[in-house]
Amino acid sequence: MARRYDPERRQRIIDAAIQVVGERGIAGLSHRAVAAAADVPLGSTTYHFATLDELLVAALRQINTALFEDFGRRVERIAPDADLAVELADLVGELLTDQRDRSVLEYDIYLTALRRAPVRPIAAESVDGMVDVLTPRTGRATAQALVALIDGISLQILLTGRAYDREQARAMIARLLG
Amino acid sequence: MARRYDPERRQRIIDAAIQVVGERGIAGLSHRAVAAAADVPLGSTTYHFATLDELLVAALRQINTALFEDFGRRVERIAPDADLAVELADLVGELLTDQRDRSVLEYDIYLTALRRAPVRPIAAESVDGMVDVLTPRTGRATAQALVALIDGISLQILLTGRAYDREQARAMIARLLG
DNA sequence: CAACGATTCGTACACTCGTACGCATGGGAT
DNA sequence: ATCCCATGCGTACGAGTGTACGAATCGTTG
Repeated sequence: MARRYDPERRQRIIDAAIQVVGERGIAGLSHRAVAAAADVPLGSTTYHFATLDELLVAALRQINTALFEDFGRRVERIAPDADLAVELADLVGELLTDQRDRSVLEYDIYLTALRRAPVRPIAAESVDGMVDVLTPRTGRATAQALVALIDGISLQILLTGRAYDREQARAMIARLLG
Repeated sequence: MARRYDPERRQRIIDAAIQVVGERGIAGLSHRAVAAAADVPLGSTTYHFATLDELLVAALRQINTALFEDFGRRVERIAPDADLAVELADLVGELLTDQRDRSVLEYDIYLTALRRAPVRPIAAESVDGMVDVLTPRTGRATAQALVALIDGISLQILLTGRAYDREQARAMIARLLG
């Protein structure tokens, strides 16, 4: 230890919290687990974040902004004349395999928001952020439906353990696009 | 107390567990909370369910079967010549308002399954059960997409606190039905 | 009616947790 | 150079938790 006067302490605690949430889920988040992961004493986490909810919110917000910055970049990279259904189906497939942990984490946030009011704005931001990214391409109503469909498909895959059927997803997305 | 030799003890414990889960969420389930709700001593719950996961699974399974028995009845009541999109949009609206707590509980199960393997089969059963109910009307692939869309829409509503837009939901379901 | 096994019940143990609090420390303002 | 206060640190407390276990109790079987 003996690492006193660390100007980035607060940020490192947030990063550690993200690591803990990623490994054990939101239910596994605790002051002590974060303190251990960040290699700081317990008192330090409670100093920077008076309550656990405060720390949770800070961590989730950071996760979230990183998430749809990334999602936004991916969607922007799609060529204007490309088949949107194909591209989105591919993107979802990628999220469900290469980025499986991240996807699980995202739905973990949803769950927590259902029951814990302080987390709800973050979950709402997440949904709205995705919708905003897609709206320029599809219009708002369709974008909302797309996000709903994609969330639902992802949940089905993650829960049933069934393999992702890219072609079926493409077909359904295409129908929704009209 | 002094209610010894209760042949339906086990069932009453499950019912109490359902009540606890409904009130506090799955995260709030504990042997003690269930024991209090069922008005039985702590040791009784641990006798009938050696581990907490065992009790959780028993409770969730009962919730689930009740759930899609109900859903199945509702779908069967839809007249063959009715507009399926309209009927489904209405049904979802009803679930999200009159049966809000039940819906929250259902998604609680989904998302718990993400992290806790023993719960996963139950969540998978739930998804598959819904799909089975809709398949005779729409075919399997469409039914899967419908369940995904409906799950996603419901999550959006429950998370953002936004009002349910029946007409928009109908339009999106109609598109998916092709 | 005796004995056995299935249940019931109370208690205890060994954790983990959130939070509070007092003291130590040293960077930066004066 | 000095003082102040944000920050760091360790510890303690009370509340919950899952689980284990032995003694009491009754239904049932022989």
